[in-house]
Amino acid sequence: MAKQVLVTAALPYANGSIHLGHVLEAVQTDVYTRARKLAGDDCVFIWAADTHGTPIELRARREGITPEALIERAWHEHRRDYGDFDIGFDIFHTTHSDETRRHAEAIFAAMESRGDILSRPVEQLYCPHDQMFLPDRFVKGVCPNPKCKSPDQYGDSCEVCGSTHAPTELGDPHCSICGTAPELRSSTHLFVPLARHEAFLRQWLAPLEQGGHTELQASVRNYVMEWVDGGLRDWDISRDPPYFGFEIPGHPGKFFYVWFDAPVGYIGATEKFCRDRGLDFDAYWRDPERANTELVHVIGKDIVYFHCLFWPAMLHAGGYTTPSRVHVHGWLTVAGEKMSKTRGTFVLARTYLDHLPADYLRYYFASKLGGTQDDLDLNLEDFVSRCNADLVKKTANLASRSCKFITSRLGGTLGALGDETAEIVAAAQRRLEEARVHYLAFESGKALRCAMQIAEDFNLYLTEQAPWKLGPEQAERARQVCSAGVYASQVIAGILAPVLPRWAEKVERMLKLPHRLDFAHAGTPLGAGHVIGEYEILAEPIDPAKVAAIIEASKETTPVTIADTPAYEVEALQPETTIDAFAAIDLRVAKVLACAKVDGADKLLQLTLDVGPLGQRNVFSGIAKSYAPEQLVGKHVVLFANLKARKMRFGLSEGMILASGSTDDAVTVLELDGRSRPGERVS
RNA sequence: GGGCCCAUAGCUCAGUCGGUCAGAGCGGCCGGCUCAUAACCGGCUGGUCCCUGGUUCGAACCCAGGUGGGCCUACCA
Repeated sequence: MAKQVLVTAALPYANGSIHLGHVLEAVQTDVYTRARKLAGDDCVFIWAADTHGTPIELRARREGITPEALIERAWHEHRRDYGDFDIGFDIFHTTHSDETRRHAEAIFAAMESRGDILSRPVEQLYCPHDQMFLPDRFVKGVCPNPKCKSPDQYGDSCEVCGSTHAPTELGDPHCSICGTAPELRSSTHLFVPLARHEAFLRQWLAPLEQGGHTELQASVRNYVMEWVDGGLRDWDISRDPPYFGFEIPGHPGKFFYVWFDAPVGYIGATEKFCRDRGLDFDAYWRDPERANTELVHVIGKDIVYFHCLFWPAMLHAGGYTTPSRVHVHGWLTVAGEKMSKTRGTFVLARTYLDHLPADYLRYYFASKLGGTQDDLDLNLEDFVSRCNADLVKKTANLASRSCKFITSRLGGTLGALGDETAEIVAAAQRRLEEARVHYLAFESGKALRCAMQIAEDFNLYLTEQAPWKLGPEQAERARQVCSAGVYASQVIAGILAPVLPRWAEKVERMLKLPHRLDFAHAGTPLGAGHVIGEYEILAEPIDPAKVAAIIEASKETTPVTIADTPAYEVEALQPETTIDAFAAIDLRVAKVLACAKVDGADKLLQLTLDVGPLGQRNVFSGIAKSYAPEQLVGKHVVLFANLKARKMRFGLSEGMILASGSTDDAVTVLELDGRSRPGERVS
């Protein structure tokens, strides 16, 4: 008996909107699931929102709403956006559910009863004002690297010099929420000694050919084995309040770390799904030998660690079904780079949908997805040309020319396929089968190439046979030729179906197919005498202006980073004035040639500035509390150049550089980028 | 600092076991066609297979070292 298949995608975090990177994973999972369904498998796509943890807690606090209200809002938004991308999940549940709580507790209880839970104190920074322990990312301070000393760096690593450190090493640490200096406090935490599961994990991770039971990409297996071979460390699974999550039974005041209960959301969502549909939950998740069930997780490369070590160990300990396959994909880049809000390449799912139909992006992603965890680039020109070439010029047009010829000139009735088509028909059927195999290996790019090859064969056939040149006496021959084009469009739609379900539905409708376009039926020709319906537009060319509009809209919408009400005060605005007042002030680009501390002065830096054709200037600036001298060397700054020179105790200051900041230790110097030229006027 | 992964034509990517492996699609140029959504067909164009060295009769492929990029990590993995 065929196994029932349960597929999941990573659970989107309920703290913010989904972007095209989320869509990439959703599309990959959806295409795989649809392909399996169309291949006749009993397959479900189980999904949920990931709702716990400090970021949710803090965001809710900042917005002045409850975490429950926040995740409720995100749940609706996510379900709608994914739905509009035609993601065919069978359920979209939430980890903040009774089902998930019960299963998380059951796994914890099973681990605890086996002695798999240790407890010991942990020293951590605590904010007395916010009354909470601070995760690394919520502590900011001066980079402890003596060569760097950059201010305002996170507790785990420095974005300026790239070094990493513990939050306790930061100079002048402060809570990133309220600014208070944190103190070191001790708290008891619960740990899972992962090393006790090493034997199981080694077996679980073994390649199929070595008696393993799990399909993993070789690169992923290598990566995970590094951790196993390097010695598995204890995993801290508890957090202190305030923490939005589940309190740990028997450990009052301790909450499950979000990564403990998040994947349990897969189980909780399945239970809800089974109850709603009257299905047997145990058949899915209480099948440790995987006699009935195939469990497939699709994830991004950043969370391999959780899904290939902690998760199988948890499931094993709790007596649940363990994953049959973990498929890992890379990141989405846009225009060759990480998504960037300032470049407008941080595109929200909704922003895309405001301008273009989901199908194009689904096709583009699917056409570039393979079995590797390489990053995938959304190249905007390539996106337009690929969709237009493949979907419109090649494929939709083949259907259009074939169908319209038959409906407009030949009464809509198909003929038998000619003997001379035997070869390309057989090739089409072979490619349909190849595509099915590719889809089931997560190779949708190769699967779609099969469809394009069919289109190429039959477009050529039509051109060679030139039915439009045949006279009325050869109408039956023309009917035969065009029927081949109709047949090709049917098979192609069968291959496209997992990626473009709406396309497949249109073809089913307009060809009046007796069966669904699944892999079993898509290759069967309609017989002579079958009457087809009117052609429906399958795809229209993408207007590149729409793509530009998406980028433009992404530039506009994202900088609206939910403006927090500022907690500081600024000077009142000066009285209104005219441009003339500004013209009197001559601002110039200046490059910092040298910069040094001034002996005998706490606040002063002495800068030597290159003002291009205007020569060099010596300027004293009261920014020493905010800048190390070497931070400024080479930078292009703005110089108030016609300011009367001023004698100071340490020498003559020939101008003033522009900076913001009301206190000496919080000054930001205006910097221009390298395109500016020293000496040029700033206006 | 350590680990895993990636680098092939202007663009996006295939290249299995070392031996027709210098490929496809798109783009560009030239020509043909007109049923079809200015779509379709043919021909041509195009590469230091990231670099250096090694193994081999033979390397895009195996090994070593670089360079550039992605991800993870450095006592809450």
